[in-house]
Amino acid sequence: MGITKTQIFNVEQNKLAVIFKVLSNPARIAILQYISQQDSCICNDIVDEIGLAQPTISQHLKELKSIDLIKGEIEGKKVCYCINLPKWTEIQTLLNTFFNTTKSNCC
Amino acid sequence: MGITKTQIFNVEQNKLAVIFKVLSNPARIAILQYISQQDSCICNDIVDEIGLAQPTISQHLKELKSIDLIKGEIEGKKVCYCINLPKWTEIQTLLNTFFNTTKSNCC
DNA sequence: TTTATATATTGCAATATTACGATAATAAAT
DNA sequence: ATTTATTATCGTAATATTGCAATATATAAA
Repeated sequence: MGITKTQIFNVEQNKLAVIFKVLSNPARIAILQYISQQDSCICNDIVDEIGLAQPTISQHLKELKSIDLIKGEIEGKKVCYCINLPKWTEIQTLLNTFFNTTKSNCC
Repeated sequence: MGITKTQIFNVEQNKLAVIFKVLSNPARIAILQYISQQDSCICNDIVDEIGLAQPTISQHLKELKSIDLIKGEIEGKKVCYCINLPKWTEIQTLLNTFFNTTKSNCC
């Protein structure tokens, strides 16, 4: 099939899965790490740094934006991408809650 | 293509991506949560609980085992699956390190 | 030894993901 | 207005993932 049966799982389970999926690609991990190191990040810089084609980077940025992990501010003809810190922290907390509650019930 | 260019990323980036990928499916999240709630977990119980076919559950368990998130002890003709607590904690720490170091450099 | 039960593996169809070339869209500079 | 630079979108090919039926394997019970 290839299709996940999201309807048989609850909202929390699906939400966690979506977050993990966005983070499940080394290019996106590398993009996040690179963005966090720069004062102002421009997509084309990311293309040079990562070593993937510009459309590919653009697509990965879109996926990171889909869960608000990053935000992009338009500066003239460039776009400055930044980590969305409140969301970043929120997601970190969400994942920690998942890890803590799951292990606390463990046999 | 469909193939991730792992060779252009470093070991840490690929390792994080693999962990996130294993966790990026609601069925596997649900399995982990269910396993953690039971004293002794058997695959067939999981099949009843989750609502996916037995081969599908077996495949998901295999993926969870691939990064040692769970361990399965054979008890007669049944298998008792448990969260692998040391690995669980190790991965939680790894993810927190990623979240903390990434956000600390943020603009 | 046969039968029943529990789990794993194989093979396959449907869908998703990754990556990129071509092209479009947008805005600054000339 | 045209050119240049930057990013986004579209279309497509290659590969990966999800899920299940059929089957295999393994162990306990009869």
